[in-house]
Amino acid sequence: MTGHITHASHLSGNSDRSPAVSIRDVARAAGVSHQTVSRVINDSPKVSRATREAVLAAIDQLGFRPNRAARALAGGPVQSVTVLGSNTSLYGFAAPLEGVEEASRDAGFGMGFRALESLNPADMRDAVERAIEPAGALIVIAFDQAGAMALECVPPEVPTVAMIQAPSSATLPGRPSVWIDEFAAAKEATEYLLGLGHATVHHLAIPSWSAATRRMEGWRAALEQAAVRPPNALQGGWTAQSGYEAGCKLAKDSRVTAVLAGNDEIALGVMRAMHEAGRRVPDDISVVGFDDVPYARFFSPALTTVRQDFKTLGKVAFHKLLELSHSGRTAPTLASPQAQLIIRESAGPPPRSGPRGRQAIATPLGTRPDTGPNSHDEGEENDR
Amino acid sequence: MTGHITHASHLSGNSDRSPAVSIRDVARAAGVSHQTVSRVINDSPKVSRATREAVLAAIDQLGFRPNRAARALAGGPVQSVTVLGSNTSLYGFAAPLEGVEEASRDAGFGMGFRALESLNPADMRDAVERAIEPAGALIVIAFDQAGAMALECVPPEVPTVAMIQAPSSATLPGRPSVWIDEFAAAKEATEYLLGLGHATVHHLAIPSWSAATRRMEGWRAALEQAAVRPPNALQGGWTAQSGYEAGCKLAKDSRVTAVLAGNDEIALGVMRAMHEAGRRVPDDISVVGFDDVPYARFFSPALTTVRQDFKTLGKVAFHKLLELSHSGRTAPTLASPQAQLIIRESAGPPPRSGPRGRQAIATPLGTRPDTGPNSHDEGEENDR
DNA sequence: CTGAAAGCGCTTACAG
DNA sequence: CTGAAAGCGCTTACAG
Repeated sequence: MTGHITHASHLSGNSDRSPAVSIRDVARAAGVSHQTVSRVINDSPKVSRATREAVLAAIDQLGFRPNRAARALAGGPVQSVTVLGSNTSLYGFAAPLEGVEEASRDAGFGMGFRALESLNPADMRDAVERAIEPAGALIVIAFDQAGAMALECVPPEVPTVAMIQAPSSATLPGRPSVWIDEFAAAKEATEYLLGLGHATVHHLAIPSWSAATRRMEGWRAALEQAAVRPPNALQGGWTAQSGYEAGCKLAKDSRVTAVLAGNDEIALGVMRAMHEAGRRVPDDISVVGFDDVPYARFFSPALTTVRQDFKTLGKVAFHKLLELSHSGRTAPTLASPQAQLIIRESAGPPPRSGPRGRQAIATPLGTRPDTGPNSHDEGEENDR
Repeated sequence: MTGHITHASHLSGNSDRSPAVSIRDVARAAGVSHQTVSRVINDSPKVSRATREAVLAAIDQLGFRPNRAARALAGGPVQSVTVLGSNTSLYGFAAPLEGVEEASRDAGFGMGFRALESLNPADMRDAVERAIEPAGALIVIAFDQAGAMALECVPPEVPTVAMIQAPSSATLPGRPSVWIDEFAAAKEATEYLLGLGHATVHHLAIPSWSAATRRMEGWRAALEQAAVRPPNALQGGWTAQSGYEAGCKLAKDSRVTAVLAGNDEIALGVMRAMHEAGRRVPDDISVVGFDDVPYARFFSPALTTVRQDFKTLGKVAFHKLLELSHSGRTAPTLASPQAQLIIRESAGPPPRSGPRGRQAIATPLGTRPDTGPNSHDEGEENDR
């Protein structure tokens, strides 16, 4: 009646039709009991090769697909994850999500998503519970405070992997976690700027509730190694707006000639602020971003930035989760692909520190020159 | 019993503990049968006010939350959607997703996401089936070909709402669908450009497998109304890269002085191409985008563009789905919030058609001047 | 308006 | 290695 949508039928290119084929149909077709079918689809070792193959054949022929709800209800293995995160439109949040989606799809898992909107503890707990219920497993994007808070609300017995900002020093997280350690890349980017002749490099940090981010440490390390006293890092938000606001302040200080932005959107905001203030990038001021969003190379000037492979991070997180649910436990933490400095156009020598034109500069170790849109990317440019 | 050292762990500010409270627990607490509890949580009218309230109280006190898997198995109403789409990083795809997420959360629905990666028919059918299985209902982002193909694979009995490109002419879709009709805004944007003095306006279209998009029709209508013969619209992809490639061609033709890009990323690519070709925006060439991505106002020049409220579109899609599952059927189609021209800096008079400085121009009806980052947005700038 | 029954499709012990 | 049993938490008819 009415209302609800008990769907039935539809189905597959192959043979059958309607009401969906169940484990019992397969059993009948294969001449075994439905328990045996269950064993086969759960990779139980206690099935003879012969029966297994017969069952597999029947499954294939009938187009059987196990019912996730039933499996979950009966206490079967986790078959889906929900990703919990406070943002979807920021590249640094969307790209990992893509990675999780892809990996989960490959593994036959369902993937849900739930946004974190409130920092209120009660709401947070509620959001977490609602996220756990349908999936049984969680991946939380804990780059920001909301994510970190959510993580704390997750009961210990729920299989959970966190994506976090690289932990500074020895503060390893209690939960299985994955991250990209941008210490080296931040250091390299800063060294690159210093190598260009800048007296110092200012840092516009992304939000962090811990003392410092690894990228901040890398930045600081490079400065200290060069015997320059690190200026105060500016704390802001994640967005271009935030970078713009900070940039407006920075623009007034003629001593700042180089800024390492916490991400590409912030870098864009800074460049805009500089533009408005009449300071040219890179002639008057150099700007380096973080992330390498797909459109960063199309800025004018094309953005020099630290590429981070967030998609892979997402995949790693998922595989970590898989491991966690199979072997019960997993190494507590794990570092992911390295970040990588991509040199384009937004950084150059400081004003009147040398000739105006492009000057040859030693490319720092491990960097990869890439001068804008012409040089096609190696990767899959998801451009349909 | 013996040591109850079950220490705190998660869970609700309220009372209970562990193994999850079931419908039967609630029934016991309320002194009714579990069926009655079921009726209450399903808003059955056949429950007396008194019992309903007793049950509700018990639910509240125990912190009961119905088990989605069990409900689904037992043939209860749909409680989750999965969104099917080919992309996550494009704003035009990510923003609607956000809208769906929010609306589904408010409605107590779960939300899954599944990406479309292959255009191969068999893969497509498979992807659709996998998406249907766990949720029972679908929202497909059918702005592109992949989405459109997926839509065709969905069995008719599955509650489904499509987000589509505004259908041109009378080709209304067979499925319940939602869209943003950018005809008027595209026409307005084109008129704006024409009003600035451009002899014609070139259009760089987003991909479309139907004859023409509504925005293309709007563009064409404006030209025809001004008695100028529409140039061929250039067909490309969705990305900045694609805009860049087209822009490189356009840059060589000195007759093109104004281009209406299919989206903001394309516009960015075009601007980059012009920059490389030594053509200044907006002095030598005007560029107008589509979408108003959050960072468009931070470009230099800030991008004049047509804002589309994709998030609302997502919400509308979800509510449409809700309606579909409640009242069985729904109006076959529905148009969403209007698109709106946002005037910033990337368009101006054509070269030597007038004075070089800013000239006063009559603001077209319904437009909203917005000169870059300084003017804060009215909306919620999800900037934590 | 409210119980007792039966079953959704699966899985985990338990006997062979 | 393979069945028969019991049950996961809910819902939909079916009797009161």
